[in-house]
Amino acid sequence: MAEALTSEAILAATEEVLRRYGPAKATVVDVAKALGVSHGSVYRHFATKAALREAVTRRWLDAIHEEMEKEFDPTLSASEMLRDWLQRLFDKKRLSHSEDVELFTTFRTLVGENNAVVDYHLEHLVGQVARIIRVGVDTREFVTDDVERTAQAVWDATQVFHHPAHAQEWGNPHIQDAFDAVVSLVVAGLRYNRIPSATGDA
Amino acid sequence: MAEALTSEAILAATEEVLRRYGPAKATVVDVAKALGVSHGSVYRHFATKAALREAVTRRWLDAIHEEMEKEFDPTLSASEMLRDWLQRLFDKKRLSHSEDVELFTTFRTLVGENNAVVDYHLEHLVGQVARIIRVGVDTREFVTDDVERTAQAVWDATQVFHHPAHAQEWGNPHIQDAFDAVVSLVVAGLRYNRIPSATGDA
DNA sequence: GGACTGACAGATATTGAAATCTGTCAGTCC
DNA sequence: GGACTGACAGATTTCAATATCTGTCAGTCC
Repeated sequence: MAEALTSEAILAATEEVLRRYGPAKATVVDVAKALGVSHGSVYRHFATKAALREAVTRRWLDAIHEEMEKEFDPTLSASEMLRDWLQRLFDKKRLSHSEDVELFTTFRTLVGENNAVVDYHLEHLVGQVARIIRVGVDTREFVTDDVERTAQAVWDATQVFHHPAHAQEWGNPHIQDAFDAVVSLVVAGLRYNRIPSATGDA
Repeated sequence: MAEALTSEAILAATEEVLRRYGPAKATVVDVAKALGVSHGSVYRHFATKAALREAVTRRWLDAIHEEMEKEFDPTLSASEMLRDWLQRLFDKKRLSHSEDVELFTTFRTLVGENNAVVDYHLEHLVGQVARIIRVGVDTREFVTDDVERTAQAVWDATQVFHHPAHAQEWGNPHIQDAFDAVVSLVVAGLRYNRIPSATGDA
């Protein structure tokens, strides 16, 4: 009966099971049950439970990347673009934390495990920040002698608003105000920011 | 025999027990045993185990406050003062994380519980940042229309370097470089930072 | 013959009975 | 008479037996 079991179907079912039971309770057997197959079949597509969990997370993160990219508005100034980008990322994280608690918890667990998927996610996002900063440098709006390093600094300075460890603070009613204050400070810094490079500069 | 049992002696013993067994294993009975008294006596000085744990943490945090204040160098410019202050705080946190793992874990637990002692700690430290910023504003080195709010923003932007949730990242060899980059960005921001106030401004 | 099953070994999680801990307080001791 | 003890009730933790889960693979079934 029915079509062959695909990796995609397994991922969708896993996401559903994760949402229902949470990362601590969700088992491979549950996923197989949801699909009406034996759990051995799942192992035909994913070598280990960890690999499966990782694939789900990657799918989820890829969706975020795509949205972040898609919603880019190139008519804005670099400052506005950066502020908008950070705001959108913050909104997305906040939303998925309140709406998708279980998946978010899975994600947090993976961050804690210092997983490769997370590294890739971070690199990708910091890369997007770098792109915006490069625009700002080109238009003389921002000053910096090391775009990559500055992008990382912007990322680090805004950790409270996207690192899952701070998720509980996102419910605070003053959080948007704190966000605005930090972003303003950072954007002001980009307007004249000569970070002495790690190896020293002339 | 010997002197009467003092709160101070109990706190010292508790700290020792916490260091030896860690917050998960340390019991009030252990503390009493270390002091050679019955655990009922400990309850004469501290109403609950939580109150005892809180008092130890407060003692520990007070020591940090005092040191931070003591090492203040008033001959520096505001930028240098801020950079120095943040660096000293970071060094202290990093050190106590690597040397005093058990106490640090207790502290992290309390932060997670969103305890009042922690609020007091944060307010105190953000207050010190505000003081430095005020110096900068007075000397025309910094520009801001809301010192308190900006101090909080500086604090939030440097969370990665003092929030215990990020402690595992402090072992990374590039962390000092990341710290320098963020602090430079923040200090640059303070030189010309007009945060639109929450209620809007002209 | 390739997708799938299901029984299996070892690893991990659950459970409930026993042990320990927290917090109280009547009573001891200087 | 005030600092301290120690036995106690209820809450929490530990531990070991039991159940479930992960990952493998020989075998079934279109």
